[in-house]
Amino acid sequence: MEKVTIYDIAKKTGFSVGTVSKALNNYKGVSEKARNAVQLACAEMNFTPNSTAQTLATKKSNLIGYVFSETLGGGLLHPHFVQILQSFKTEVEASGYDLLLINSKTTVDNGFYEHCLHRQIDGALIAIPRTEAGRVESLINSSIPCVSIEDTYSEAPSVISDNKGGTMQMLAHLYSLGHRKIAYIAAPQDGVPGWERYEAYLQFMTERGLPINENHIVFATNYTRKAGYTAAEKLLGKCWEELPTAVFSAYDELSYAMQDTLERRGYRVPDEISVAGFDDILISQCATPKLTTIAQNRDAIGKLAGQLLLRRMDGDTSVENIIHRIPTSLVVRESTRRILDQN
Amino acid sequence: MEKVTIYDIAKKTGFSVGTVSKALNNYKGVSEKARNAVQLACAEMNFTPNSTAQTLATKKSNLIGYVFSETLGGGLLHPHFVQILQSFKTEVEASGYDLLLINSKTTVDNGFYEHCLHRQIDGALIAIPRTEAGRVESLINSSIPCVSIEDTYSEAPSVISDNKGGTMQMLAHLYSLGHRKIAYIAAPQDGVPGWERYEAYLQFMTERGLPINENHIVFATNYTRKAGYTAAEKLLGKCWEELPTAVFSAYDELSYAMQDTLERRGYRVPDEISVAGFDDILISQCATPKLTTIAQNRDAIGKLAGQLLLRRMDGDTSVENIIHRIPTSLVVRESTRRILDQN
DNA sequence: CTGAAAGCGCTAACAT
DNA sequence: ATGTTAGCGCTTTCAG
Repeated sequence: MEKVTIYDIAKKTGFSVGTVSKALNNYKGVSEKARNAVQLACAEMNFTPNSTAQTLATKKSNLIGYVFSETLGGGLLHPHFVQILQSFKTEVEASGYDLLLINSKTTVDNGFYEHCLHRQIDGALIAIPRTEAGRVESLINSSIPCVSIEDTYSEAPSVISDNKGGTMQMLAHLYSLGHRKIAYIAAPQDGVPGWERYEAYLQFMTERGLPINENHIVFATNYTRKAGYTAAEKLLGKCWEELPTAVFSAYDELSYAMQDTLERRGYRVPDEISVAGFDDILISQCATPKLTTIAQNRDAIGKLAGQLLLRRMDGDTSVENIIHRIPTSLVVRESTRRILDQN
Repeated sequence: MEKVTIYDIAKKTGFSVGTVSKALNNYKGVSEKARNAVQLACAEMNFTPNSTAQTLATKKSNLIGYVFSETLGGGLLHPHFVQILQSFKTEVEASGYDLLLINSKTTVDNGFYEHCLHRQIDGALIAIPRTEAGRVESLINSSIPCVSIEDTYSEAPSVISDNKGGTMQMLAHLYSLGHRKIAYIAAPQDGVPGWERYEAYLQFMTERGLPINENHIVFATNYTRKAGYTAAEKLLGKCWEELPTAVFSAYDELSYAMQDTLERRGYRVPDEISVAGFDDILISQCATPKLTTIAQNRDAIGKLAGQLLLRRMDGDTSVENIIHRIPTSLVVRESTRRILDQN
């Protein structure tokens, strides 16, 4: 009973494979009698259709590829993407799709597009940073439906947090607490999140007529805590003459490092200096004091990405290659507070 | 240039599809001339073999299923499994396998085995807790090679941390610091990790001649922080007459909640009471004070699981259905300290 | 060394 | 309503 095919159940029921196939796929021209006989036989023989054969015959695999990069510590290990993926998965598997992990790190000679073609996937969720845009170019320009979440591409719809809005939310929060000297630890300027957040900072400061102090801006080399410590040291080395009253970072890990560095140097957070982050990753709730940050709605991102991809795969041509912005939300915890004395 | 098959390159080169196939698969009986012609044509026409057709013909999909459950907040969202999966993936993709996510939460009528059969996977990595053992029974008993990581099954090799050893490591550490009244917050007794850690605690206490105090033992209902707070309250409610000098939990989240609860009640950790955890998840480094815990070697687990599965899929019959224990390591941070005054 | 042809399991015309 | 048959793209005997 290892491999039972529709031929087996055709033989058992006395009907032809064609009829069996039709019955199995709920086609119209099949008698009640045949349908029942087929169902019974399938149950008895424990028949499971072979998706490989189905795919070969129909050119539909019911497979969605999750195309991602493992550089930047991204990929599966980054909770941000995993959470989006989870939500995406829930959305698409309700329509019968399975998820295939595709990151041809090893298959050097073959790119993402070839890999996708090879596996006959019906669509792809792409999480590739701009720095590796070249790797997904052929895929995005192919006829395989795609949706992007990590970065934005003009050839596919993308779903991404409202980085600008989120940055503005936090800055408005700090401003309302009386902060005017707001330092900024920027994320690396190698992709949309880093760019947009930094630009929003500059815009906010300009709009409110606050001076943009070069000594209050520093760039982290990546999104790790280690880079955060380096950036924190650098910032403190630059701004000791005129300390900011608040430090806002483009990513929670950077804020965490900043917070820790400040405490070690004897500054009290938030009494002497406020610290704010972006992302609301798990550690922000565990930090001491708990970090005020901007939360991304990852479930919404995954869900919308799933819906868009499903529509594309269904041939819905009304899905445009535009950027969908998912609103963020301000999470006020303990690392920010009203400024006490202004000098 | 959308779909190029070996027929196309056969036509272009003038050779037959058989020869083309042989050349592509590096078979013996193919002339240098034919081989070169085929390679050239493939490159020019951007040929990518169709894995679906290959699978149908060879019955080998080069697909490995990651079979997991989404209950218990497990699945992709649990960093523990994701890290193991990452390591596993690195191991198997070096051999040309792709990973397919399989968790038939939605496909209620079809179980894991049917799902795997449907997709023709070559092997499966199973992360299913004992509480759902029935769902993987048919899969594990089938001819599909399997390796288990979340729980142990007698029908497949499993790779799992040395829970007993780890528990003993921590208890020995606490003992060496002078602790004798060691309370224990057990994980739910619904699976191997929970069982083994709890049993090891009992064994250690017995071996060292320490009394097993019912008021110093409490069971968490699950692995979440919330359950941890409940357990912490329960423990403090039971043991106020005779406080333990140390509290050891079967999981870091539980320890985190314990630590937080103690601080809120005015106890200083570790000065008045030591707290220890198990797992070394991310938050343990962020807790205040940083948590002393037992680290699991997830990379080693994933790697070994991958190696075992590869061997099984290669038909290596020397791979036994045994439990492979991966050593843990004691990570001493700031939440445990030598006991000061013994009464 | 190369070509022809059968077959993998299923679907989808096309007949009947 | 049911049966027949030709593919889907590739591998693999088996001849030549």
